[in-house]
Amino acid sequence: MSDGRRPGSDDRKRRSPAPPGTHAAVAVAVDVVPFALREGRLHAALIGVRATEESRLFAFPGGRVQPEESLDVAARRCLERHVPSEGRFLEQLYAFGEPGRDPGSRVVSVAYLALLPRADDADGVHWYPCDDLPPLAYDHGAVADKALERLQGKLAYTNIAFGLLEDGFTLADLQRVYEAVLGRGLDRRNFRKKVLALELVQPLGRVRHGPHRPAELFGFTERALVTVETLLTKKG
Amino acid sequence: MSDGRRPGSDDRKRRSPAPPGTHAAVAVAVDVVPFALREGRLHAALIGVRATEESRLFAFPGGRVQPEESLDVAARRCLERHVPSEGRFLEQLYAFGEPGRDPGSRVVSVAYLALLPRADDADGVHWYPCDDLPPLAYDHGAVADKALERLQGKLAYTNIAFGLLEDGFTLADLQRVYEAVLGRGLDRRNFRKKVLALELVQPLGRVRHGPHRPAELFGFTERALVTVETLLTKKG
DNA sequence: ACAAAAGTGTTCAAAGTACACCCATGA
DNA sequence: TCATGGGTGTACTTTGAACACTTTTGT
Repeated sequence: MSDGRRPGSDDRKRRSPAPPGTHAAVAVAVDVVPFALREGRLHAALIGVRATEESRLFAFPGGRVQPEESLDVAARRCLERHVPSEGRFLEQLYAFGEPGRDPGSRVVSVAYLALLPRADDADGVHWYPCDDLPPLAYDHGAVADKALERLQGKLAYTNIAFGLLEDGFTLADLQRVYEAVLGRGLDRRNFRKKVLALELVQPLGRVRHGPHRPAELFGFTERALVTVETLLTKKG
Repeated sequence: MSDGRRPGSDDRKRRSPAPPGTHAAVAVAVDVVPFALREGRLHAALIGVRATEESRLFAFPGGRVQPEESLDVAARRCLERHVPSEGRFLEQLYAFGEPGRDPGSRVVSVAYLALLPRADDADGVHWYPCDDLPPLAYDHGAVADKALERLQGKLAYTNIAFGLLEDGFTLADLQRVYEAVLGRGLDRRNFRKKVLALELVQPLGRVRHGPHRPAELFGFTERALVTVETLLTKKG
């Protein structure tokens, strides 16, 4: 995640207009950063938004918060409208509210982090590797940075990885998830030792076959966010 | 921090009304949780709000976000309107947006954590010990919980304590801050060792006198938030 | 038989934890 | 001289980090 700037000129109205009969001084929206793994790399889902000029911009799925829905519900709605795969994890990230972040109208946006077990294709959804995102609209560069930072942080002391992986993975699969998100390699033996000692995962009693020794398959012990002692320091 | 519930009935309009001519579906406010130490205990600043019934409720300082101000600026404005002592630290906590959290109108409130070096008295401000808060309006019980949790967490791996202490403190003073916030005792020798090894503080070359051996005075090396290795695990 | 990934233990270094005594001063 | 809090060091335990070889299978 690099591009943290908001692009200069982008003057069309943002997503759904304000409800008729209102001229809200400050509107509330949610934006969801959906992460998933594809080909062993961490990707984020983006929606194309057409800038007035030639430039093509992308933004995370989002929209106005409806009068009767909570922020969490709004985030889930916006996620599911665009991204089919069921979200395993959804957590509030940060509220972005600089005047001018959304040119032309004042919008405070509450950003969410979503984790999906797969990066399924769908109409209008574009999956990009997190380390090579296209130009982003609004302040979504900063949103992306915050999301990755949060995910990396929680990887070290929670079981958050369950959001990115279906049960029936090998320990090597799990390690690859960690390595993809953190962007660095981990020692296989130490990683296995810690993950097993913390009882983060449990063996399913099945194996996966391939042109090599079969690998034992595991599932997460708990599929809600759990804080553990310390899973990672510098190597894991 | 205990009371996490929002009280049942509280039907007057909240703080400043919506700007004239608007019926905003969702309004945006900020709420600031100001923490400071008083007599060695962590206190929070609250404003009395008069419930329609007999019950007296309290709420954290807050207010609507103005069209041209950022969330951070709105938070600082609301803090300074009520609490005189200059805030050393102000950080966004979480956005609370359940429908019904503010009876009668839909308000999404972005909560902030503020740290002050002193708990100065001022008109309308009431300082309460964090472990003995009065009944709180809205969902401010949950806000208080989140604020304390954040402060306790960051104490363990940042220099956030600078927000609660003026330069010219003894290491014993600093340790008392940690103990007050965490609610548990720390080993003096190990605490000194870590704080000094991390160069969190630096000696000022002055001492404080009392009916005992003089104590060396210290100041924070850095007065912006800095992340350090690991300051606390179980004892510090 | 070979390639490819799975699985496993030990050693060393660093950090955390527990703990007790002397010091300097003001009253 | 005594009461009060300030200041210091060491031994032990736990945790982290580095590291290489054997196993099992499919082709």
